[in-house]
Amino acid sequence: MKDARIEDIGKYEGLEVTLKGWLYNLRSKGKLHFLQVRDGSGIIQAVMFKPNFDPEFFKEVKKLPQESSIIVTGKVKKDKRSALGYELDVTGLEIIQKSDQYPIQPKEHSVEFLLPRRHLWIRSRMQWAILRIRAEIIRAIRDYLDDSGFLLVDTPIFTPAACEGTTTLFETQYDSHHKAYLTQSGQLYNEATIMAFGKTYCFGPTFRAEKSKTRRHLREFWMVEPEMAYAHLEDVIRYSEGMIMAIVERVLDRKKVELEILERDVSKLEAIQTPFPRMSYQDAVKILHEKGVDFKDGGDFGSEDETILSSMNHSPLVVHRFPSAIKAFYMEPDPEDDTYCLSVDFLVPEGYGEVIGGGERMSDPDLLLQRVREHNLPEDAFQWYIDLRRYGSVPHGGFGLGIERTVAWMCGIEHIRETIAFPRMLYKIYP
RNA sequence: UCCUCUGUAGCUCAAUCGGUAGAGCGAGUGGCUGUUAACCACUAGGUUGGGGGUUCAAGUCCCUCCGGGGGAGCCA
Repeated sequence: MKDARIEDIGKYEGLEVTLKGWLYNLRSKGKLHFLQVRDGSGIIQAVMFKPNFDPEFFKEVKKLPQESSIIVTGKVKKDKRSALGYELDVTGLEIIQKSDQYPIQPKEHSVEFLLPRRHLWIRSRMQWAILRIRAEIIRAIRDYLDDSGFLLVDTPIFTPAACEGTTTLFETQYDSHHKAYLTQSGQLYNEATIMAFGKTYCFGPTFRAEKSKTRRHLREFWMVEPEMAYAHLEDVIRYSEGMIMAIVERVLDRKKVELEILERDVSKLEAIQTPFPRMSYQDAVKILHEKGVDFKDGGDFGSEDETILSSMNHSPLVVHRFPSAIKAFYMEPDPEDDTYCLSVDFLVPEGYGEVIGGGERMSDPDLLLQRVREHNLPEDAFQWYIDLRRYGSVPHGGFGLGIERTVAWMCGIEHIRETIAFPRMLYKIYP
């Protein structure tokens, strides 16, 4: 008898296998029990026929609560009536534990009810599908970068000072002499590692202590941040585009079952193609004004502006050369007009907003020092960063992609809180 | 901090003009050989978020506090 996983149950057609899992749902019809069994890799229907079992035991199974842990043995049969294509003709069933009455039913629940039960909620079909797509997206990103010659170099979570000074940071007491702040970005460190390795990326959690309470914000979220030496804005855009395409293609190719569970309109994803449409910040402002949007030139786009711009195309929209005033201090000025900088945002369709932000970094030490002072940043803390421009400075750039927003977009779900196993949100930290 | 919606059974929701609190799911008991959120019958389940007010009468109207959702601000 073979231990099998539901994921590749097709390989065992006609054979008797053992599945170790949990009872997802149970329907009973007189002499038949239909058990929906999940094992983490999928859900299969297991059928018990009364004459094959001890009558007392058969009765006991009918009363098994949802999520009871069970080990099921049976013969794998092809069956057109099953969504999976196969079902299990049960020959043996071992009850490992009878669950207590399980709070989450296979039906609609409110977020208020589900969020405090996130540790159980992740067992549900849709959550299972989302988190599997997330894992595939992460694999696609790492494969893409590894295959393109980027080296993974991890950057610290504890940082001595604000990466960019302005945003709200989570403060911790690091030791008796120092406070430390949870990182908002590994980028500044990436700028050091590229000078050692050429092309690098960091991949990890980042923290923002803003009081944002929207469907696009989490307090703890994951970012992948590639950075390249000897690179210009055009290289940044090219790799960003390549990475998004790699993600889209991989998910469409390997996550069909999950997309179907989520009822994702895949035609929206299939329509994405390179090159992505591009426009400068100034052109974007013109378009907003033509559409009658009350937008102040020089300001940052609000979520509604982003939605208007990004829904003009199937593919993500590349907006470049934002005003220096609304971007980070380290952005390289546009040689054509230094009120703008060589920055870029990727706005994805369907209202998911900015998924990538990046640009070319400043390479001149004097100008960088000037910017640090203009922004009232602690000069001492940035000494090492300025050093990078003193010892063999080169044009360089990179970008950051937010994992959760990307997952939400791929899955077509409303809120990014479902794209991570245990979301950290304002006023919510349980479980 | 502001705007807006919302709070009724374990869960998801209903309750007309202010007139005795209702259904489905879940739970319990029984039935059924192909169910797909199975179905059928019966049973239990309520301080309508808390406090105050108006009224003969409040789930419903008013005030207030608390909780929750969405958004704005904020957010490379």
